[in-house]
Amino acid sequence: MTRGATETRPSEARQRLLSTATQIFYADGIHSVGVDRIIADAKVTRATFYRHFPSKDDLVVTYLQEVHQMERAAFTAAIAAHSTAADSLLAIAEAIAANIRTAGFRGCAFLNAAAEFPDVNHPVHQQIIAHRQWFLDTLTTLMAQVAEDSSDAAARHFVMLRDGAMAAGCLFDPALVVDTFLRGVEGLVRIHGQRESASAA
Amino acid sequence: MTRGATETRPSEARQRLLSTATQIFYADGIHSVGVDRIIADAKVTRATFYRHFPSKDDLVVTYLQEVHQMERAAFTAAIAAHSTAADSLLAIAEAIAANIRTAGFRGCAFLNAAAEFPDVNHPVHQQIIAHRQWFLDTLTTLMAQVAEDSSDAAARHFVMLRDGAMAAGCLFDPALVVDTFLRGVEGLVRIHGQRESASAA
DNA sequence: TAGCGGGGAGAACGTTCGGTCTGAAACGCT
DNA sequence: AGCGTTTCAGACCGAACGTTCTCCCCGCTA
Repeated sequence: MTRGATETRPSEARQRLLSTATQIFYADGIHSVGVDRIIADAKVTRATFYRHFPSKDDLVVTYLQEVHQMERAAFTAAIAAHSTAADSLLAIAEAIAANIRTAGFRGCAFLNAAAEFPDVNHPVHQQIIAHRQWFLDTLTTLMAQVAEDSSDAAARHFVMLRDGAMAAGCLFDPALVVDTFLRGVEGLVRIHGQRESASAA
Repeated sequence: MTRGATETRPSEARQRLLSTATQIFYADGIHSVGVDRIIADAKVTRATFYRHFPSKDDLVVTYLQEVHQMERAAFTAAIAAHSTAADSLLAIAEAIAANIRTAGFRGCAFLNAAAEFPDVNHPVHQQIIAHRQWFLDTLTTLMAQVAEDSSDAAARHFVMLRDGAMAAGCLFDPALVVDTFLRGVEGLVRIHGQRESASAA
């Protein structure tokens, strides 16, 4: 126990707090869980919590940033593992599908948060908008390599399928949702790829 | 003021309470608005509220039933106004699009509620499931008249596009969301219609 | 060894939550 | 007139909310 010296700097308690909050907020929602439960599960006292986070809202923002980083990492890895943009898009779709199939899947953390924070000026809402913009931009860039002329519409179509799949994934049979989603994405990539090769010919 | 005689029977206060709750819950979420605000906006006292609704949860369930009835009425009208199933499907899509374009659009009341009530056994959650099942069944019936062999998959695809459009409608430019949605539905109906006529030939 | 300071512990703050209770006006009905 | 229901008005409850407070321990440097 006396080894801890340099690794204490990012604060072990803070990390415990954040990972606990991430689990609970995602599983049970945000407004319906209080600070009490989070600090109890993280085995931390109130004062410690408020030393690391100015308010509960700040914790929520940090929670969404955490999820954003994880998704970003997963998608970057999926893109890096494939040589063509079409393969990358299908890999991203497969990553989303795998997420939906996960036990304890509770939908998109950002869409769920948006339902609880309608105020557009609220920091949490802006975090959601920023995440979605990043996601759309990433897809648009990839789509541009598959179908240059219709990349915007194709990327929006992809996002729409994803949003629907993420929303329904915990309200319907996940297997059927994933099936519908993957078929939709495959059709999307195929059609736009065909259109591109046709216009290039 | 002495004209009121027979229309008081379904309780004017109760109706005022319900319509107020419908507006507020949809606009601002459920957990973040208290009973105090609803009774204040409805100009009703606490005792009156608890005379008509055993608890806040009951009001939430009734709120969702109210929205369900409105959607049901709108879709039934859209279906009745067209002779072919394909036209009915497009009319339903247009009704959804019109909803998204509405000022003050805040997404799907049921998807938003699902984000706040993750517990599957909760009456509110079951109300959501029931509504979605009705919606899917309605679409499946219509799709069966367009593409008999693939009606299930086509209906699920339609629902997925709708869910995505409803979720994104208040997070992106509604015009672009509606555009993407309608293109998707048109493609869906066209493709399944073609497949049907091809297999029939 | 003395002293400093950040992090942890836990009591306590005032407010708001959902929900109950009393008591008295205002109404429709027979 | 008399009855029953509905509504109003508001005090009240215990619990939970987000937040702040003081105290103390522990590892650091001088």
